[in-house]
Amino acid sequence: MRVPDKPSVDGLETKWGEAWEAAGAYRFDRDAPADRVFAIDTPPPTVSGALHIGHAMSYTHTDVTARFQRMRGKAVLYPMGWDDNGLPTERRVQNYFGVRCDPDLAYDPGFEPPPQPGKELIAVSRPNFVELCHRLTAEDERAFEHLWRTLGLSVDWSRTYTTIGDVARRASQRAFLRMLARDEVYHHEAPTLWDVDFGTAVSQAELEDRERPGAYHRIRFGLVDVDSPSSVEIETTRPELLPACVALVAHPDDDRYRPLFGRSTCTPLFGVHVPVVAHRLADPEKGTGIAMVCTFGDTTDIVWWRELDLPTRTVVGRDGRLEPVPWGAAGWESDDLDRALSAYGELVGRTVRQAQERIVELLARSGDLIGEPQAITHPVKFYEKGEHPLEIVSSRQWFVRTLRLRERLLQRGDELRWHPPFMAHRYRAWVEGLNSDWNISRQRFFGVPFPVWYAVDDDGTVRYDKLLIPSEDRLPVDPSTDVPDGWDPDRRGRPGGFVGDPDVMDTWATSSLTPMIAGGWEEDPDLFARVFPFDLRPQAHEIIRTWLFSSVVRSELELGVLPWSDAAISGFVVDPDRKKMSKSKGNATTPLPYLERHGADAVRYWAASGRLGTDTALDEGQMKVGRRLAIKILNASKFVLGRVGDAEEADRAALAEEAREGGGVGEVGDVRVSEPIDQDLLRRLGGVVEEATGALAGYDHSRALETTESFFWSFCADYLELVKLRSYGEPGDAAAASARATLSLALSVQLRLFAPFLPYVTEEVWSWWRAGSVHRAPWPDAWAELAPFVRGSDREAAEGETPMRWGESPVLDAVTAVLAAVRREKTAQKRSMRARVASLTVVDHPQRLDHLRSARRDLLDAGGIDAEGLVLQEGEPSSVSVILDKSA
RNA sequence: GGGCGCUUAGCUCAGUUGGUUAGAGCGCAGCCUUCACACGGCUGAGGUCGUGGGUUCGAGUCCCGCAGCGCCCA
Repeated sequence: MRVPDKPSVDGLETKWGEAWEAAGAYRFDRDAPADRVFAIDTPPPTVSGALHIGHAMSYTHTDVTARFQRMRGKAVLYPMGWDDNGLPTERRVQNYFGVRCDPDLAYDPGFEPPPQPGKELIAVSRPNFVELCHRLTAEDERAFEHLWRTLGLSVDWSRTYTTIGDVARRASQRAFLRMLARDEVYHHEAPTLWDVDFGTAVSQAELEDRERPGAYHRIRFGLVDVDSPSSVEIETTRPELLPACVALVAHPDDDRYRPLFGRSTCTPLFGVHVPVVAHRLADPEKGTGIAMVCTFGDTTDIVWWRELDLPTRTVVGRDGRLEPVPWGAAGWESDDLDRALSAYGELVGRTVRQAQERIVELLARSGDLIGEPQAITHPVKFYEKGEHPLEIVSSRQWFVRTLRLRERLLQRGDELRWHPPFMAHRYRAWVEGLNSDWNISRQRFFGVPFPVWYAVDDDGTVRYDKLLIPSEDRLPVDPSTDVPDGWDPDRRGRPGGFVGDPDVMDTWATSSLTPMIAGGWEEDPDLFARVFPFDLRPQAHEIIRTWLFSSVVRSELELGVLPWSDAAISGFVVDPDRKKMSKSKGNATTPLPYLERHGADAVRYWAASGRLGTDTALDEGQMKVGRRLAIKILNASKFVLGRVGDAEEADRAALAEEAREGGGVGEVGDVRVSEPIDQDLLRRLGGVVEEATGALAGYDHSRALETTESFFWSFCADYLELVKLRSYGEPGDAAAASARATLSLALSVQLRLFAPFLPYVTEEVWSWWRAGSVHRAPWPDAWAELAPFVRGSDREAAEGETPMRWGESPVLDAVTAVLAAVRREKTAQKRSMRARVASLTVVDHPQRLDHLRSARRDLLDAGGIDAEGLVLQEGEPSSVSVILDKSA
């Protein structure tokens, strides 16, 4: 045993971080049988974003569980993944290197970005761009790993994956091809929500509504072939889509418009004939109760267009500007072609916003705008990462058939154990509200490409119905550089040849497969059988609709089971003013300064005090408390080990003979816990073990920590003081040996209880007196470890005896209550705690007095009480009176 | 507009199935240089449990309404 003179918490992160790595302390035991595996589907953080204090909190929660399960004897599969795939990386690469991707350029093997990004973005080929993405993410990943290691995550770093790596690309493409074979994906040209800045389609899950100012414009439409009334007025927030108007729609029960159903009206300025139709989604309360249907202004337009089988006249292009359209051609007929051409000539090439201003002027001049536009605020759909409202354009996209899975997905949601349980509502509400299949096409570059090519007809037409797909053993493929089986590269883009699908998959289409990627799906069937389904999915609640949902979908489609049994949903970290921390609000912080200021154990202590599903305030005060706890553990351990020290061996020898003859309760092997107060300490500790174990098993880490900490504090303040003198006794002194055995056992158990929360300080102390890592030590077991030392602690109560209850400690309670009274008196008299007590009179029940008598010597020692001054007196009410010695 | 969560001491939060005088930590105040710990210890003062009803012998806890805050979704 070697205890430092001045133990310190500083520097433990480096010392133990290196030791754990060298020892492979957290290496997954790949040969463990399935029932011994605890597999964690760690969220892969986006490496192109800054790590956030919120990550530190939620990853600590997961790590606490990982460490707990490992100590319980589980083989813990705890991998790390890096989410480098996707738009955030593209954006970062663009800014960092000053380049942009032009997929039409050819690969330049010698390309080097300038040392400083220039003002003008340099256009590079797609392969060059992807190379730069890989280069930068590799750097970012090193920084992330360093941070996670400092925080003390017990990750098996040999199992790290990335969402753009070979394994992930293979898994994504393989799963795609299998869905294709099972008719679970389809592609078609359809109206698609489109972000004009990013130039990509987005899915329902990536939408958010934002309140934006707008205005109702009242516009008059003339009726065709009807005398009276001669016109009808609609209200719209998007007058610029008037040229894209394909119908007017009102509610079927709306008497005002019922006579018009089936008749035609004529759009102002453009003279296009559009029918008046009826549909239940038209809201009689909104505006004039009759709306124009455009292709496409919003998602309701899509519904009307599809359900009422309306024609298509799109005017907004993928760049968000009004594109040229063929007035007069089929589908663009007009009553007044010249006027249509002239009006549209004012709009073409303008952004929707500019076009709106212009068309309002035109309508005002023509007299078709009725009154002034009325300003309103209304929800507008945005891409969650976008800055401009989404447009709806027509484009070719791949979709996963999720709508028809709805019932099965709801059932899986019910099967999943949610922590906290109410988070299940988020999932259910999302699944019930699904209104479109999952669009997985993204018109981007740094992602997993679709492993498909399309045949090109001899006349140059791309035949989207003629798919060319690779065999699975070729995966991963990049159809923009690889060629279909048996095709000559020269045939790319030529009549009679082929073209690759230009798009990449939604990042969720890859990250929804993380349990499969980390578990070796189809790559290592033996491993996969041991680890899948996983035990735990930890994640934030804001991505239930994306990551959790899509993961359930993929596992259901591929394997027909839930990917994990439990989901632990963490809350947000909010700033001290209870505002959500976020980059956009500028109050987001990286964890590094906190780790440097307070140490990893301290940051973990704060994190672990936050409960799952509950927002937690960033609180440096809590970190300071955590640091103090860590220091206290060092000091208390130093004291205990100073007492236990080498005396333990001597006690063993001295007691060996007696023990052999003994046979009484409270004795195991060669150590004996003879004193009732010591037994009480162990009994109370047993209650803590039971509660902490139950709490951790139920993902209630904050309760486990609080219980352990609270015990530890009274252990230090009361128990250590009570046995301080007794524990000095000679080897062989039974009372001293009892104290030393209790101290030793209690310290061992407490270190292990703290180990998942404070891995560094517990490991440090463990190393002073025990071999191996505390993190591989068995989790404390009250019945196996403590019960043998406690009187009446058989699981089956003997006849006439009451069964032992963990946590009950009548002797310790009675003694500490009197000790507290003594301290109170010393404080009241403004005396030192060392002041002697001349007289102490306790009035109480006989049983309680017996308890005090059983620990009389400890009480006298700890309180500084003169033995002849102690009076224990039966009576009621209970009281303690203390008279201090005047002199000392 | 719908769903979910929250509202307990100055601050951050516990309060299990309803059961004595509602708990902890921080902060605050006072005291103690005590031989594990001054990066400390001991002791103490702080609360009509958001609000209005109801059920009950008994409500912080259960039910209903209201208000405020937050999140998710329309």
